[in-house]
Amino acid sequence: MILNKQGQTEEEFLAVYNPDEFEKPSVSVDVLLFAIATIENPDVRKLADKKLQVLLVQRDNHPYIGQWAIPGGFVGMNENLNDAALRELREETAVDNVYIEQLYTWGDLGRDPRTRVISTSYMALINKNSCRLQAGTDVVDARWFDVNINIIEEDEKNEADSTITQKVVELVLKTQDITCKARIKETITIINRFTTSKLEIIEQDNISFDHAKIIYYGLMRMRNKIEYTDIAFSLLPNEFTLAELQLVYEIILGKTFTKPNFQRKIRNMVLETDKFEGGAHRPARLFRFNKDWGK
Amino acid sequence: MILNKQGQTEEEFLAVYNPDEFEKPSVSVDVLLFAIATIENPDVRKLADKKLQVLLVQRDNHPYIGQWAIPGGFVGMNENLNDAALRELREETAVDNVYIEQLYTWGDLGRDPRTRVISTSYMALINKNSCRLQAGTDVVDARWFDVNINIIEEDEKNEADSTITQKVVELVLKTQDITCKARIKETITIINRFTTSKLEIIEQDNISFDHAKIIYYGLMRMRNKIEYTDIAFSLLPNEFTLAELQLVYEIILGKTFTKPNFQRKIRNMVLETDKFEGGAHRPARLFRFNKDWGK
DNA sequence: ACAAAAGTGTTCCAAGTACACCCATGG
DNA sequence: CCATGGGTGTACTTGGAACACTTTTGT
Repeated sequence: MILNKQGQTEEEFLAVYNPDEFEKPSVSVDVLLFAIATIENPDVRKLADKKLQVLLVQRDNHPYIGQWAIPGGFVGMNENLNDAALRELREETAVDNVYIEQLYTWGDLGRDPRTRVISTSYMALINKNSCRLQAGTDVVDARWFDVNINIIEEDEKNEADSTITQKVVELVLKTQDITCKARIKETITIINRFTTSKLEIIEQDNISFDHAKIIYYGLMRMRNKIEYTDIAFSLLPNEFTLAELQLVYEIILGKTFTKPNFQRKIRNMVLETDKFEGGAHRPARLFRFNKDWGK
Repeated sequence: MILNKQGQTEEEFLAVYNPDEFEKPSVSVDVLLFAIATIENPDVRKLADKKLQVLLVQRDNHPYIGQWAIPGGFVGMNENLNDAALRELREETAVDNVYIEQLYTWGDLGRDPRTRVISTSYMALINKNSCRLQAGTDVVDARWFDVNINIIEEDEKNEADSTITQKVVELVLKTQDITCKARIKETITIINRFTTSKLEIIEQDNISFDHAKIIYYGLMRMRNKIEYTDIAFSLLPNEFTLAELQLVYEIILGKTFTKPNFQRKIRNMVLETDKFEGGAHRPARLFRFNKDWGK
């Protein structure tokens, strides 16, 4: 039986431990929900287009009342943090299959005008066909917003042992009738051999809290991870054509590939099926994910 | 002036907002501090060896009294989360240069027997020569532990549309006279095209809370990031020989390279100096980090 | 027949891997 | 002079990038 400096056993210590001795911040989780929307082309002879979308909910109370926010809420005292994220996800959509990962924990002072809130953000990637929005279960209005990012300005200060890169990007989120906008400044500083990076919102419109930063951070994470993981497949149905897969890569990376190069890039990650999907032209072979691609 | 459903303006709402309506978890930060130790070889003709080390502190109160833990503490109500991590770092070491990044936020119930604690872990990489331990400023005893991981067991269940990989690893942390051990089970599940992974501690000795999991998670993050970032250089002084750099890569990745292949791998990341470091043999050229390697 | 999309082949270059080899130093 | 480590060259393979080309379909 080990005693502490106050001469208490562990049982005694725990019995008198007062968790409320110090003031505590509030803790919330936010779930960034991304999906790919398929936009059928009116001209049947042309291929359907795709867009990246994010799910936002409209705030029905102060602060930022009427503006749009990433779905989220406070963490219950008796639920795991990850479970809180899954709960938030299920409150928005009835999903059978999801990819979900923890993104980042945001803990700056003043990010919420109500009180000190530390918020852990998660990112979920879903296939829009295999899920439906929980229509009006809550009072909240949830909508899918098309995601666009434009680089506004890029600037680099290069000195002998430091490089400071600043980039201003504009994040534009749109539904048919609603637009949210934000300008975010990303600063990457290399001093000697140490790199640090920072995100700041320099202006925003119709989007709540620091959520523009979170969305941008999620987009960058996707962009990184699509290069060395299989997250792209979470955004597609079980079976897909190579053209669809290519579009997903192009949308997330914001660049285009040529067909042969792309197909060799992802060759090992897919398996042929003997099914075909007929368009107005030569039918495309359907492929499925090869879970053993890494071996 | 927008009113909410209760007819309040934003000012009115904020004035009556009660952050303590619901019980809140405690929030802490932990800072995993890694460094490379140089172990001079008694035989002057042989090269100095290197080891990866992690800094742990001895707990001086319940729970886990006397056992070892990652340095950390509760987040102040008036400090940013990142600042809290930097404060914890400075409480342990006087460092001029560090690489620090947020790792993960751990929020399972029961991870701390005192109360519900959600903990954000950071990972810092330092060069041991350019910092000194804050000797006895606090009552806490801090020590550098050699880090070793051994794979105990690896098992894969492969079915048509799922693969479950389970790996049991043993984490051994050692100083001259202290040893901490833990066995961790890592489960990676691929069902259809969705991957999830999970860490569990299956047994532990002399190491507190779920900290073994955090250390293992940090090691895996380093292993990933050393492949596509320049974090290795944070662990070395400004000028270093290629053999030193190679050892750092080998220690973190747990595998060896041949000299010519390694040198081509990192060719673009380093710049020659005209300095040499004389050993008992042909002097080795010193190199420095090339901050423009990515361009 | 032709537009639109599916799908293949060829060449070039960069990077990883596996070798074999020479150079410099001090004990 | 030789053990030990520093440093270089060559050949093979793999994966990405650029480009030109054939095939299949519905309208």
